[in-house]
Amino acid sequence: MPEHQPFNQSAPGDDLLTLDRQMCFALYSASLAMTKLYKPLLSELGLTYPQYLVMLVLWETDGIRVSGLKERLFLDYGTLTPLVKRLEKQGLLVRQRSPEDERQVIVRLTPQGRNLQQAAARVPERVASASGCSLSELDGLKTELCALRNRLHSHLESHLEESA
Amino acid sequence: MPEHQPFNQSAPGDDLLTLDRQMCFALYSASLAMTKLYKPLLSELGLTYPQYLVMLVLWETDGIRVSGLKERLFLDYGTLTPLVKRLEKQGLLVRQRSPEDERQVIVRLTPQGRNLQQAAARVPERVASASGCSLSELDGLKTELCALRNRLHSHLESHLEESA
DNA sequence: TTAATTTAAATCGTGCACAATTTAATCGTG
DNA sequence: CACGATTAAATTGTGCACGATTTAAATTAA
Repeated sequence: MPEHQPFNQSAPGDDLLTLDRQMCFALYSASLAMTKLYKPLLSELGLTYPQYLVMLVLWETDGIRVSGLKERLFLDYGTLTPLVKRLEKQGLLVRQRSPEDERQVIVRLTPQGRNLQQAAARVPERVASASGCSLSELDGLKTELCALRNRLHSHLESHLEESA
Repeated sequence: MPEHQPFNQSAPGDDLLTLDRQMCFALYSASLAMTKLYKPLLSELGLTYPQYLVMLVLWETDGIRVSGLKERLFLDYGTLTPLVKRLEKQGLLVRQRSPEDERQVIVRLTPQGRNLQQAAARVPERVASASGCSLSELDGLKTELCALRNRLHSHLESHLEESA
């Protein structure tokens, strides 16, 4: 009897505890589906989706530090270090310690890494058409998602003093 | 044409190729941030986020097959098989082959698995308050994201005839 | 100027995601 | 019945994500 549970004392919360009521699941499943959409396009470039994000940052800001990628992409060193090493092995970038501060690692595009931008230029339009959304639809959703992410991020940052 | 880039032949696509213009990155980073928000709440229950999703399905539909989880969660066997085995090892469910069709695996909650629903009942409200969004905001976003995911999904399904 | 602290990055271990392959049960046709 | 085809699930291998720990360089304070 999944329907009508009148005056069931344990029910008021249960209602909210279904898969299709979860915003988080919509977000999660949409994100995975989007990554799948990118996969064949990016594999033509020899990139995975997170690698593509790193390349996007580098095409905008070459010579950035790993901590810069961390800030920009909201990923941590445990994710970025091996990822960047794989891109280095592919010859798209080089990693070099900063001479001023040997703790820092500077990431620089190689000529191949820079050239790849031309090949990547058509990815956004191909994705937009495949996603069946108008650009303005995508843009509106993007704005809302960034706002959500930023709120979550500041909440997460303000709540990491549990270790004190 | 927000920037006016006059007659630069290689430029028309470049503009779109920046991180902050990518809806996909907003989606991806928001999804990761949301998972981080859930993490401490779910670890009180001994669950990871994908495990929580499986439990949500089971609380709605106990005795479902692994293929049912696959359909419902848009995940494949390579993800689900080990995940469900971990939940079994925790004693939250049991896996048993269907007597009618030995290929199928039926997943059933144990009493512990069913009891966990009470403890999980407060998760949605705690997440909503931590995310700093009104319920209607979240619900609107949820609807848009589901629509996007469904469009992506049908697109992906209609394009897997590449192997033919 | 050492000693304590902080910081940037790397390392390690666990758990997803998913493509590709494999295994085993069922079905369909002759 | 047989036997090729289909199907459900498992397995394998690669690449994220991320918490926790470690390493080593730089900063600060004593």
